[in-house]
Amino acid sequence: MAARPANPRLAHDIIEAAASLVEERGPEGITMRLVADRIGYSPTTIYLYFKNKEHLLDETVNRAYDWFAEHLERAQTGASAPERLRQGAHAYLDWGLQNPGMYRLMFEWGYLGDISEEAIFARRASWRRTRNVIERGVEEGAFRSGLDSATAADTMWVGIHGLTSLALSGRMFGNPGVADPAVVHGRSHQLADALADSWEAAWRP
Amino acid sequence: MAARPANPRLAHDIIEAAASLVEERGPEGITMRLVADRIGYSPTTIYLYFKNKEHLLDETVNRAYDWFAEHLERAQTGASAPERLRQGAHAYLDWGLQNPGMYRLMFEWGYLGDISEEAIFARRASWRRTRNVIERGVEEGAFRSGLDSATAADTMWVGIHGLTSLALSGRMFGNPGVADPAVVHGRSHQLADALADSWEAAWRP
DNA sequence: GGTGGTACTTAACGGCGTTTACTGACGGTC
DNA sequence: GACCGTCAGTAAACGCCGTTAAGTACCACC
Repeated sequence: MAARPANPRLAHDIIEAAASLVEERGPEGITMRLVADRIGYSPTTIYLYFKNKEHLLDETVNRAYDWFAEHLERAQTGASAPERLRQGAHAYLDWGLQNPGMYRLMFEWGYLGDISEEAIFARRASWRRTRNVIERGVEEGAFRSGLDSATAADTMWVGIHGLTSLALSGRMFGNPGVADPAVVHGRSHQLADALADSWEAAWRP
Repeated sequence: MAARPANPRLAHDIIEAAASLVEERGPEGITMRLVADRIGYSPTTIYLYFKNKEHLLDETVNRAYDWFAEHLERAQTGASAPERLRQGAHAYLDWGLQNPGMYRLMFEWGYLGDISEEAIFARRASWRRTRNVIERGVEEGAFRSGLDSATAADTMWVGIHGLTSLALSGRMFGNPGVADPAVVHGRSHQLADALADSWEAAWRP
C-alpha cells in the first residue's frame, strides 16, 4: 500500500469498491476505470493509494482471506477433530460458492506477485488451522499416530479446492454446466469422508 | 470455426500458434496480434477463420483435450483397476505440470462459452474413461459393489485437479511458492491412495 | 500576499479486441 | 483482350484498457 495522501478512508473505499466489482463481474471484468467510477474519483487517484492494479488486487485479496478465515473458524464448532475437519471442508466449499468471483481471484488468478512475507503468512492462516485440527485429532487418537499433519492438511485443502474450482467453472464433468449445489455438497461429503476415514486410527495397521 | 476461406492449413497454423503462445506466456499473455505475428499474417486475417478470440481459444482447447486424453490413455497400462486409477491420477498431474499454460486455459479460464454439444462430449472423454475404470473395478471385486462410479470419478477428478491447480499457481500452502514436483507427486500418491482405499471392497461393511 | 505542499484531475500514450472499408489477384464470359 | 465478380488478405480506425506526465485548485503558514 503506497498510501501517500492522508485519506485512509479512501484507501479502504477503493478496496471495498474493487471487492464488490470482483463479485459482480468476475476477476476478468474489473478495471481501474470502473473502480474509480464507483468511488466517484478519477482513475488516476487510485494510483495515489496503490502502486498499480496488481497491488490493489493483492490488498483486496488480503482482506478477502481474512473474511474467509473467519467464515471457516465460525463453522468449526464440532466436538471431535474429524467432525471439525468435515465442517471446515463444507464451510470452505460454501464460501467459494457464495463468493465465486473473489474465490477465483484468490486461488486461480495469475501467479503471485511480490507480496510481503507477512501477507503470505496471513493468507496461510486457514491452512494452519486445518493442520492444527489434524494434529489434535492425532493427539486424541482419532487419527493414526504416524500421520503427517502438513501432508494431510495439503491433501484435504487440495481436494476441497478442486471441488470448489471445478464447480464454479462449470466443469464438474459428471454434471457439466452450472453445478447443482446439492450435487456439489454430496461430492464434498464423499471427499471429506474418504480422507478423514483413511486417516482414522483403526483403519491402518 | 467460421472457415470461409479455402485455406484449411492456415486455420490449423493459427491454432498451433495460439497453443504455443499459451504455453510461452500463459492464458493472460496471448493476444490476437501476437498470434498474427507468429503466423506472418495481419490480425484481421484470424477473423476470417475464427469468429473472435474466444472461439479461437475454444478450438485450441478442444485440441488440447485430445492430447490430454491420449497422454492419460498411454499411462493407464496397469493390470488392476485400482492401479490404472493411480496411473491415471499421476499422468493427469504430470500433464498439468508439463503444460501449465494450457492446463490453466483448459480448466480455469473464465466460464464456458457457447461451445457445441459434441465438443463438450469430446472434452469429457477422460472423465468417462475414469468412470469406466471404476466400474471395471467394481465388476472385478476390487471396489465395493454399491460404489457409484460417476460420483467416485468426480471425486477422483476433483481431487487431482485441485492438486494440479494449486501446484501450478504456487498456492500449495504447506509448501508455498513454486511447487517441488517431488512433493506434489507425494501429495498425489496420498490422495489417490486415500480415495482408492476408501472404495476397496474389504474396507467397508 | 506570496510560497510550498497536498489531493486530485485532464490529457495523453501505447496496446488491446474488433469492425469497416479497402486492395489486388484470379477465373470466367463475351 | 476488356469487363466483372469473387475471394484472401490488409490498413486504418474505434472504443476500450492500464498507466504516466503535467497541471490545477485549495490550504496552511510566514
